[in-house]
Amino acid sequence: MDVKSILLGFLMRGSMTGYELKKVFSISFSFFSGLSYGSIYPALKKMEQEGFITMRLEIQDGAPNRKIYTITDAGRKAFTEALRAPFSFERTKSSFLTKLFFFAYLSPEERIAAVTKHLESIKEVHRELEAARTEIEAHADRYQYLCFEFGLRFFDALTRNVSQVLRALEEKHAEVTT
Amino acid sequence: MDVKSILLGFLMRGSMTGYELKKVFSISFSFFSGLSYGSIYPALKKMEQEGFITMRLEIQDGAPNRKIYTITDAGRKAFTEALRAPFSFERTKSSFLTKLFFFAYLSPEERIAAVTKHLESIKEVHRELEAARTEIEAHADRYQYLCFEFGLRFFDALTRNVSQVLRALEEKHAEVTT
DNA sequence: TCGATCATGTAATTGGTTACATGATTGC
DNA sequence: GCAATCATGTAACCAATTACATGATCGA
Repeated sequence: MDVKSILLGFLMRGSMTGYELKKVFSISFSFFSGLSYGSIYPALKKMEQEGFITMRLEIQDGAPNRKIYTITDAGRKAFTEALRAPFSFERTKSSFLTKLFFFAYLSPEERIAAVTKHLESIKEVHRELEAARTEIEAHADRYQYLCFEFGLRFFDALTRNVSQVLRALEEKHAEVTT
Repeated sequence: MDVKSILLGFLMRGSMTGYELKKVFSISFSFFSGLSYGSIYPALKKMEQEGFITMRLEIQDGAPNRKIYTITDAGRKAFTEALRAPFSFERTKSSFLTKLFFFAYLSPEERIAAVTKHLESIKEVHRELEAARTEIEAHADRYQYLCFEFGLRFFDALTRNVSQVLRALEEKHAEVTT
């Protein structure tokens, strides 16, 4: 699903500004995606032209004006169509795997350091996700909670997998240095 | 690592044409990446201008001419620098997770069908990877073999993870329909 | 007073993909 | 005769990031 469909998905629940959409997106998708204003605002503008959303300008006193976007029937239709569209499995471009592929060109120490660092950053994202638990439990619906659990298990598995690579590298290293 | 660094990585082993690079890339990276001529040829041309590779035109009789690219010292340096550069953990944009997030807008049957289909495509990629085993065992170095094993374990874990989502959906569905 | 939060947007650039264009040879 | 393999490339397009640009208010 593309940015537009995701934005429509959030607008299914209620009207929002671009700024607010960025926020809910960050909270909900932080651990597996990201979105910047540079793609949100142009997407909203275009969807308004296409008739998927309507805009109401709210003049605020002492604060910047806000553009509140509301989904239309055409927008709802476009969203559910996107949701029902078959999605092909996308191959994950992993810079970790790409580097591992060329590890022969690094020294044993560099190899171990690189994998250890990668492992740390995976654990860090795992911790971040775990830290969001209460927030998620309070606001997520059943399926969004399944996403959260999926994420936790995904990072658990990834940690185990990368650890195994690390162990293999350490074994080899020990073999050579002893 | 970007396309250029990957191409340089392959050229570290020996000189090749763009066509051959596409082939070795597809064999080695198929399960987690992809690369098209539309990015290979312009990248080679640019790297030649930058002095990372040199080109020798081979005139062939009865076959199209080939441009054989060879890595230079500057290219080797650029490659090892890219390999040593710290790489941040990239959040995997998963269209499966994105859809799951909005599953409330699908019917129970549609949810189960979508996840079942996704599970099938993961298993398919797993089979493809397993099918490449003999090819990989014959040509891969130690680290490339670790990539292969990482891939197998990754898809195993993914299969288990998505299966768990499916079971959760089926339980709920059974609860309602019985 | 300084940084965060609210709030919107554009321009330049990146890093690709897909489709198009060409054309000979080899094997079924 | 037709598909696949060899071999190179361009043009149009797409989706998104990053940096730039603006500016008020609020709390520590």
